[in-house]
Amino acid sequence: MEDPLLNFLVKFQNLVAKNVSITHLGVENVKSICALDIAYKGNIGYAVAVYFDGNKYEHYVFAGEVNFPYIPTFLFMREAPLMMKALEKYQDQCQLTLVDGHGLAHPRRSGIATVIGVLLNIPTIGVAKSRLFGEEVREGEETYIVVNGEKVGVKRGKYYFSIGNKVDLVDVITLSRLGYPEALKLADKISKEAKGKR
DNA sequence: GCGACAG
DNA sequence: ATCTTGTCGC
Repeated sequence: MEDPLLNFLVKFQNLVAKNVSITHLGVENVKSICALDIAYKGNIGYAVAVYFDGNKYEHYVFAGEVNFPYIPTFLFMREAPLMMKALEKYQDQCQLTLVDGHGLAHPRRSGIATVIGVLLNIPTIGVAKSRLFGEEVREGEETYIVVNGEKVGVKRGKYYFSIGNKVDLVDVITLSRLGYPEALKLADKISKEAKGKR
């Protein structure tokens, strides 16, 4: 890591990881959730925050320029800024926020879901479509994602669910059993529509 | 050196 | 993530 900026970002991630709070939220009793995703059209990113109160879905789009490149393990630099702006709309209304990407299933326990959760001090869970880091350990019916001997999430079907912040493994497992979150599907769909019509 | 590598 | 038609498979 001789690049000064990446060297700096690694220190930032280590600090974020040190401030993660792993506590039980009780996903089964959560009444409102938010979901974050983003789509691009050239260097313009369209971040979407979907809000679901258990009855109706709402959403908010925040578009802006994105110039930081995609570098594995540093995804948050490219997507977190716009996602956090989109989330401002519902931030104090949702009890749990789902982020497209990993949480603690990251080399430095600092995936985008964890970064957003720690910076905003809110409960988050990361839901990714493919693997980044951690070994997959099967124990009966569950396939855990293990990082440095610590179970940080589970793999369910083709998806990876991991602790972001202010939730615990039980919460992550409970959420994963409900299948891929509808709110995330909506966020993905809406972000693609947003960049489409331009 | 080689392979892996969220979106 | 994005570029993109048809096509193989559950």
